[in-house]
Amino acid sequence: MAAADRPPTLHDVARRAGVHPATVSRALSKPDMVAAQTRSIVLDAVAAVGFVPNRSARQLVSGRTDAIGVIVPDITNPYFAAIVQAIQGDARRDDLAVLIADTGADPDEERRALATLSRQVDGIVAVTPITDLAAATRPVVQVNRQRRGVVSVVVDQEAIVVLAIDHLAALGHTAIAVVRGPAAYWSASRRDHAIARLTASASGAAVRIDLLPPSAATFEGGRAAYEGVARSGATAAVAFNDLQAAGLLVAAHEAGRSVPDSLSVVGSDGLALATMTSPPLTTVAAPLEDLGRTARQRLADLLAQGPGPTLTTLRPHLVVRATTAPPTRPDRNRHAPGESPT
Amino acid sequence: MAAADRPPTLHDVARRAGVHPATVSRALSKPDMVAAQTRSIVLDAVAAVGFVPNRSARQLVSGRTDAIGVIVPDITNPYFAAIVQAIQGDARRDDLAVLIADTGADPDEERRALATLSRQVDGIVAVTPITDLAAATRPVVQVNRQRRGVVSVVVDQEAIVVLAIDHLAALGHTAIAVVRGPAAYWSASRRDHAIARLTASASGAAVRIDLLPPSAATFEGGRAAYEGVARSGATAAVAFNDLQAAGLLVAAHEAGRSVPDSLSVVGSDGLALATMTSPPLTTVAAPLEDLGRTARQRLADLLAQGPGPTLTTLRPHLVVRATTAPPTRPDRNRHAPGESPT
DNA sequence: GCTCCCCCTGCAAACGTTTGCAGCCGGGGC
DNA sequence: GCCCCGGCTGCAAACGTTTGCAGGGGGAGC
Repeated sequence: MAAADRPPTLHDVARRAGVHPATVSRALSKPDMVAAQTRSIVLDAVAAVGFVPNRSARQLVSGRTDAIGVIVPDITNPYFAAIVQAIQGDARRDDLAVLIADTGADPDEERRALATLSRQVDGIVAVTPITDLAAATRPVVQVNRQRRGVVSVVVDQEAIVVLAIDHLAALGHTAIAVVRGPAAYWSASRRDHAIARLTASASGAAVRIDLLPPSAATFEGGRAAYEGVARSGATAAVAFNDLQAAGLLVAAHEAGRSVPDSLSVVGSDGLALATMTSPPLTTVAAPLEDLGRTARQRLADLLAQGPGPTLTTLRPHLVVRATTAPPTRPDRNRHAPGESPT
Repeated sequence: MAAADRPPTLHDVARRAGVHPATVSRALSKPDMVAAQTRSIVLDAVAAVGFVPNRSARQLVSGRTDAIGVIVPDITNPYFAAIVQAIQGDARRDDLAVLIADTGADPDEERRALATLSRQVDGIVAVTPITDLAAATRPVVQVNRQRRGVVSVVVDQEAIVVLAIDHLAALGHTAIAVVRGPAAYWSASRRDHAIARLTASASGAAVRIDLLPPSAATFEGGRAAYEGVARSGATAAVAFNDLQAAGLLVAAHEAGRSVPDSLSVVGSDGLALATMTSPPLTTVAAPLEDLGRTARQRLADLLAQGPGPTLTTLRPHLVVRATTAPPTRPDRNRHAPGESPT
């Protein structure tokens, strides 16, 4: 048969199957509305002509787009990239298109992205710590930020600090410096609270925690934060994330302070980067893939059934590598270069 | 006026402006087909009711989607993420949606993505070293792979090796190990050729180049490659990319070989990672943002005017940091170099 | 002053689905 | 044996644009 020049339509299939186009449509999208026999005839015809529904036409009448949008502040940051990857993988499996918007963490841009995407997708997952959701006209699930009325998927920030502090305490550290994240971050404020609670508790009383001023959640931020760590006299530091931790590591190295012998460092996020530092970074890994998949799932639920449980909290886990060790006495002879570690 | 519950359509605007819907359509998409006065009336009405064209309807009749697709093997790799970011930024400016597909470097998945995206976008940029473009039914521009018949944007692989080797040679190195990338990569084979050419040339004759077997373009790949570097007796190594270089760095450290004193290392890509290694990595930076923007531009040209110039080659540049220095001679009497390299 | 043309605008037909409605047919209850 | 009901399928009206075609009006050329 001479195949038409244009892609086959519902009508082509219908003609071949000897049914009405509407029946073809139903056989595909509401299978149990059509008799089994008819359905199989239709399906054969669909396969025979290689029919694939036209998305625009479907969208136009149904209003659905079969697409979701993802908003991130910086796709170049592996933390966000990993989440996007997970969302994308699952979405592809369901034949959902994924539109992406990188906002550079600019609030205006975020608003614009929210508005633009709203008109092109069924729903949006916003993976960004600071968002004004007002511009959205579609369901949104937010990752790593909790707010009343919006369904969100977050990682347990309290668990992060507990995991880090407990690990350090178990090693024998009694003076721990915590470098804080940018004040605007939801996660940063949660951690501050967690620390406050911890300090007040019995187990927390055993260690002295020095809360350092907020530093950028970047390599440079960590580098700059080292001075505060040094000044605090702590034998261990917990960074806001792995990037910061990496910065801390090189700053310590440059200052001639060896890790983990003279200073223990624990990061947070569990990026690939953490395996590449030297020494490899002990870190509290966030369940990045799970975060993405869950967010995607919550969005699907939200679209299908309307608002459901509004908060999902995922647990991080500790990955012990080589930047943490029992403290050594803070004696003054830190000038001794000594042999190479290991 | 009571705004309708649904978003305003062309008809709403037309009614308000006292013209025919077709005129509104033209005023928006082909402005010079309508009289200036009419146009301004229409535009006022558009603004007044807050009209935004319905993309599905537009798509359905025009066939255009105002979207482009981007295919990457691994969005988690900052190299690809940076390119995506650049594409996305420019596209957003032109009100183009960006669909993303992460294939995990799986050829089947690539084919599938190509086919799926083809039905949802106007054109595709494929940022992946190994692609079978047959499944695409839309214009494609390919990044970092050159092939007859497809318009591609690449970075000058020969320049990369020349930049690296020349830098090392200028420092005084005469034995250089270069660790190769995976054989399937276009860029890897281009570099092999470039090295062959270089070796044959006059300037290349001054240095001995040890071509190491292909290693994965990863941190682990680099780490594993160190043994070969050591065995080669070279005083400098050039890695296939920054990830490899980072691996090389820690392997060298673990082997007790200091960088750059005893071994110089140069990477390639210019990722943020390169600033975080210790010491900070000297690397040949690829113009990542430019790569993305150019690819996007070529795609736009391709869509607007059909096949144009088929190959665009972008130049990398050397970023000297702290992993390269003049060679020392461990077996001989060490002469202190009186001058510092520039 | 008339004609011819060119701008501009209106008209209506697509584009390919989905979906409410109605009709047909067969079976089961009485 | 009749009626009613329910399961399937056909019918046609949307959905909101774009665009070829035609027509009207005004200006310029003669």
